[in-house]
Amino acid sequence: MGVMTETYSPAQTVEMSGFSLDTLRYYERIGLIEPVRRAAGGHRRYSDDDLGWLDMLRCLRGTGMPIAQMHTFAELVRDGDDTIADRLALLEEHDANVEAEMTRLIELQRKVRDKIAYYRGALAELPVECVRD
Amino acid sequence: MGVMTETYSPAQTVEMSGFSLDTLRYYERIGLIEPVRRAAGGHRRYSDDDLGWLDMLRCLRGTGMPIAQMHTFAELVRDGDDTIADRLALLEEHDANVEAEMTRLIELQRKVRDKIAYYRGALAELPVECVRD
DNA sequence: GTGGGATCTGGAGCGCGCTCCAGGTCAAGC
DNA sequence: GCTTGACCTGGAGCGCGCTCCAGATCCCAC
Repeated sequence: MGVMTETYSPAQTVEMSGFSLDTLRYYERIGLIEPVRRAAGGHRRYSDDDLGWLDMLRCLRGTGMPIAQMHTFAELVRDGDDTIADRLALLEEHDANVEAEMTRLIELQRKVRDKIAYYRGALAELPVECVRD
Repeated sequence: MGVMTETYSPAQTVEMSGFSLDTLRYYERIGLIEPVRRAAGGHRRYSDDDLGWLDMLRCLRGTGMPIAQMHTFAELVRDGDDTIADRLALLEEHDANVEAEMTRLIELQRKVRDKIAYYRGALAELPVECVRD
């Protein structure tokens, strides 16, 4: 009795991965995902491995990695274990980019909040003529 | 002797605002910036006020506000002082969005770093066969 | 007054990342 | 068997935010 590997329909995969059906097919088309196993009739059956990889893509995409770079990463994964150092380097660089982006965001958010504070002040100062009754 | 208000050429404004020349003109075209004062020959002369507004746009745009919403904000500004509460509300909502975005980023960055840690481990475990000399 | 760089205008084009569509096939319930 | 809905493929379309281009004008230095 071999271990039965779970498989998932496209609809289930949409549900579980958070990607749209079109995006799943798109990613497969452009080679971000290896060709997905098919059931007899040609319908896709995603594996747990596929789901894991999709989760990886979600992390990378969700942190702003461009598709071209995800593609590079996918190729490294495909090329086997002796690309691990390269993958690590790529992820570390990405992590640095994310960090920089967050720093930038924090900086600008601070300025937005200054503006908010300014408007709060302005609002407190001039309601003299606003309420009439 | 009236106070001479400074004005800036397009090139200077590019330099100071961080927006490209094309973007400056684009923003003006779509109404994100009020029509900029012109010198005799038709060349733009940006004012300190313009610069201030551009800085505002840079904050909003840089924190991911869509142009449509910046447009809404610009209209509120144009409509005068009794829109201050609305502007405040808009900025506060935006601030909340930025906050949510940062939370999302932090969460995903954590996962990316987990992957990095995983690869570091993998790298430490299998270099047995890698170095041969 | 002439050359060369900055600027002007209106409009077309582009890069990214999907998203949608048409026209057909597959699969499960009645 | 038939219906209905999920799924298939290849390719076109789109929304956003710029970016580029052509052809003309302006302005400053020499």
